Amino acid sequence: MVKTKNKIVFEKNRTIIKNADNFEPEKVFDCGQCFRFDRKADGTYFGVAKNKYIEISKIQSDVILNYCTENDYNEIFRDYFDMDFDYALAGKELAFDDVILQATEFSKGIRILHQDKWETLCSFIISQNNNIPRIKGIISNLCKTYGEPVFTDNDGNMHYSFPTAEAVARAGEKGMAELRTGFRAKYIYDAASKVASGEIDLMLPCLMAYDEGARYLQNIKGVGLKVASCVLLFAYQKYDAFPVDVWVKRILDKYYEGKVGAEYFGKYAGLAQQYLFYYERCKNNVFIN
DNA sequence: CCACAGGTGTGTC
DNA sequence: GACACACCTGTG
Repeated sequence: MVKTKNKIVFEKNRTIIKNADNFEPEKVFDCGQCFRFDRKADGTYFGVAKNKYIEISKIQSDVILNYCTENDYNEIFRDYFDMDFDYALAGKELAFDDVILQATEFSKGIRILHQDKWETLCSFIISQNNNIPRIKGIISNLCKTYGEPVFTDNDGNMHYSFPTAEAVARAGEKGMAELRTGFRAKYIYDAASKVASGEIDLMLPCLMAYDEGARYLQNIKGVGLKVASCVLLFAYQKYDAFPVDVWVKRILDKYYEGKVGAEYFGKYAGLAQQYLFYYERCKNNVFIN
């Protein structure tokens, strides 16, 4: 993949990505890949990623990363925001038909975040048979209760890291149930204890193809193909992972005669999934934040 | 009261 | 294997 070459300007506690025409914060955080960011009235998104608080906004064609030093950018956020992936080029390779063409155009500016593996696994276990406001609420409480404080903002609000697998394992199934996670409590605990003990090694899927990685993650209770696919796409950057949720299933039935998305869209199926998901939800007026 | 929400485990055929 | 069906909980 050809590397993108946006000009990057570093200031004291701020990084500016110039002419970021394939980076729309609103789309990045509203396309459902991430549950840890919220939107301010002025359109700025804020939250904690990789134990660092950050604010993201777009002013004209530039993306502003507030509280992000040059070192933070190079060590964390360049990778987190997938800055070395050429979305314009990948989009061209997805032009299989009118529907995906339209969805790609509509969704321009979505990027696949490179999120923490454990956080993504835990978050998408919580997401099952659940709605987004409630998922975000549970995760927020999880971080507040079992994470570490990392930053106090100008309004005096504390922001917390995502708790480690060890911390969640210590909290136990009971601790998870107290967060009102319902039947997911035993799944979260199973994931945490297997990751904390090393029974599941979250580094292993890095070296595996998508389908092998998916089988591996499904050794965790409460992890099926959908959750495994989300984790592989959003935390391992397996762009060929194609998570099929109710929305995507509807789209496949409606426009693609029930085709298998992963086969049809190929190596960038995951991008196609995000574009179609975002496109269809916006058309149906489902707003996330 | 009932349906629904970014699914998965279990039981049945 | 391909189906139903239950499942915690909050919200409309």
